[in-house]
Amino acid sequence: SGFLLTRKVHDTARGLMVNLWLKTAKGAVNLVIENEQALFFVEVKQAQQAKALLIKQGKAFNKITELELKTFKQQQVSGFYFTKLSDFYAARELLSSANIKCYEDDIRPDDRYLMERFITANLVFSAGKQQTQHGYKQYFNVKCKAQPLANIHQIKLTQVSIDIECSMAGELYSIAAYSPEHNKEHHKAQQIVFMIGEKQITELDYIVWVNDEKTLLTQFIAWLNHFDPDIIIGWNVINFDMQLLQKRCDLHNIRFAIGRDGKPPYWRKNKNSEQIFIEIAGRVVLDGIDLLKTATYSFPSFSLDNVANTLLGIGKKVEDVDNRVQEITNNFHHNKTALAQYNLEDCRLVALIFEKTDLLAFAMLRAQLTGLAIDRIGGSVAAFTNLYLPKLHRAGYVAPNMGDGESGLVSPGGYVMDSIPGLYDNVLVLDFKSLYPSIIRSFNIDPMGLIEGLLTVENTDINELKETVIAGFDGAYFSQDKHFLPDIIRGLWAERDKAKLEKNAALSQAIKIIMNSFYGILGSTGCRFFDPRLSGSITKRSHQILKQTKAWLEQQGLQVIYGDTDSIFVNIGKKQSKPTSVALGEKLQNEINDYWRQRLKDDFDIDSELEIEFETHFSRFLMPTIRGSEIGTKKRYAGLVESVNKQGKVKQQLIFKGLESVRTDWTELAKIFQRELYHRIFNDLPVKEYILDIVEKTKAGQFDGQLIYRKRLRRKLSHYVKNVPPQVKAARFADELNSKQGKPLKYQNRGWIEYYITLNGPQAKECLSAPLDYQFYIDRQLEAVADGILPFIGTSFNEITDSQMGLF
DNA sequence: TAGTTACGCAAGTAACC
DNA sequence: GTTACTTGCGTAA
Repeated sequence: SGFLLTRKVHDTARGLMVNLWLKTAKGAVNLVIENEQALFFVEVKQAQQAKALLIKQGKAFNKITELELKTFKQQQVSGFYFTKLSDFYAARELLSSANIKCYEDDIRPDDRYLMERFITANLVFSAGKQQTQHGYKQYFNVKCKAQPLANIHQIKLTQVSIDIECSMAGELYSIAAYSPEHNKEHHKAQQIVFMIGEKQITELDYIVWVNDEKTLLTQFIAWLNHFDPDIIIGWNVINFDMQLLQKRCDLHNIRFAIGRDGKPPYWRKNKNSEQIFIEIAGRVVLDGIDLLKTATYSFPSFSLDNVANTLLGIGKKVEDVDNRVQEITNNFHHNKTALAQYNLEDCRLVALIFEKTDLLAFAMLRAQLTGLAIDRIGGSVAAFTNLYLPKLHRAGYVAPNMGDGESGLVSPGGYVMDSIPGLYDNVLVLDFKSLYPSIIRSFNIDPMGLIEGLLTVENTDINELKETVIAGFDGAYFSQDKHFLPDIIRGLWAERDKAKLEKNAALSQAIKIIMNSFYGILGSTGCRFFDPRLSGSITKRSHQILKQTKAWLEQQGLQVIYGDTDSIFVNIGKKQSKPTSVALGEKLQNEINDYWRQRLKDDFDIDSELEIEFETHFSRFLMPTIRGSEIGTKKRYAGLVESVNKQGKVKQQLIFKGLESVRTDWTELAKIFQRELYHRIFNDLPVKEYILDIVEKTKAGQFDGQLIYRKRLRRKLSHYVKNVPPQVKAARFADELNSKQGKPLKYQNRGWIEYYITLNGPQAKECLSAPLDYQFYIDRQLEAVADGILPFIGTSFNEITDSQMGLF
């Protein structure tokens, strides 16, 4: 048994071959599976025509067989089988050009092989014969089956972090590699730096001196193969490090042979994007940036410095990028040991980030739960397909194609209540836990369930409907007993509860992401199961639940001041203490859950799996108005949470949602100002002196370092034509200057810009020439923040600053 | 090598007086 | 100079 590292399918002289690399307890092995066939389905009524066409055009196929399978439109299908991938592709193209629909013709045979056996990542195999190739066991006539999650003894994957240093033109200086627990008994990390240059006397025992770039590459390749990692990690490692290594190998006519089969990587490029993929036999490259994003980490900047800083608290100097390249080149010529240390440190930081966030465990668990390749980015639709398709086949259906679903309808998103603005004392927040997945479970929302439900409605007496179907929205009915998605989610939910109990944060997080994505894909036209009646039956039901819960609370005499998608904010008034507030929150939680249990039993004859939870008690809470209006905002609020720690001391925590202090495009000054101002007002402290002080100091230039705007340039600089926002003005101005000075242009192809507002308009941070426009900052940053809250204590920014003016 | 919709705000631009 | 509308960005859920 083992963990699946890589998969591949290709044509051989003998036919289709599926090739799997596995990590077993005894090391890596290669599995060869032959005699598999590529397959798609055609409706029986078109099968003869399709067959004739293939024969006429001389397209090869193995066999065509009528099957006990039907489409969602109840049409029986024939299977078209091919022994070669190239035949499969040729037939697919010919038939689709003749308007003959081929079902499931986008499923690759290797993926199909695995999913039909319910194999995700862990499998058990038996083999007819074996041989040793390149030092590895290779097995033939292999048969695989899934290894149940419960039986898995987690296999340890060996991992190495790599990083390269090079000149502006891409000539390599050095390559570093770091592996955290290579030698666990001695607690010694494996570390090595290959450096071009004369041997130097140094205490650093990990530097290998080489004569030139060619030797650098061959030595690194030899080292990597000898170290033999399962996983290669890095920062932007595929797009940058691996790709440059490949290019330099090509230049020197060296085979970049780092695969376990002794072959170079296979590179693939996405047609529509810049995304590049690497396939190495038996090894997986994982990029830290991509993986953090998949695990829903979010940082204002994903630079290694910033992420290491935030996650590890490692205070690395964040320098200017221009200077950094210069410094590297400078060090290469004059201080190679410094360069080596720098090079290795970046490897180490990446390894530490992976360790701290449990990223490898996260990636492995995601693969185990979804059947996605471990290095796959995104892939929500594919994950759903992997889990759903084999079940669908066993129920007698083939899957629809993309675009088959009911279109024209649009389904709404979450329901956001109009808010009641104000500065409140005790506010309770109640939250439906995983609301959309719980609706899927309770109401049996399911693609096949919709088909079966509609069939039932056609053939059933109206009085018996309630026992057989559950009504959805837009004419949808869902079968009471024929469905898969509710059980898939129930299974994941149980795994998540278990993970939480075991305090396995990586697993719990992985499961949550997958569960939530299942609603998303049902409403995505990029999914073969897309149908707005599915997504609409989820969201429209959620509207009803939220509105009815609000009405219920109001019947109890409580005031609901806001709610968004799955949350409800209740104002319980000044008189409550902390303990009575909490008691009331818990009471409401239980009563609402009881209420829905009864309602769903009465109205639908189903068991409610909805679960509201008392989540937060705000002792102070601000619901602001829309700027310059009396209407309450949505998605913007702040509150104060008080908790008592072990020593019996009250700890205060300020929560901001959507407001300036959580936005990356507001200045540091505005954020600090907002936090302090809200802190004071929530604690009934005076604010006038504080505000005047900040204004004066801003004018006096004491906060110049906190007046920087940071904003993303989401498009190419030349694509801003309809209007020219400040960040674009600053970028164009800066690049004109760069061009005049013969420096490389920085802002042409998306990215970030930091800029100030000066008396001469916006200017990028690095080419600031005009004086700062302090009045602008006071009006647009300080006043805007202050007037979000001051009206609620009966004053305003102007009133406070004008009173000061009057003194002179 | 396709998860979703809802929302607020600053600043720019066009149309108008 | 004012106002209505659009664009671009970042965010909540």
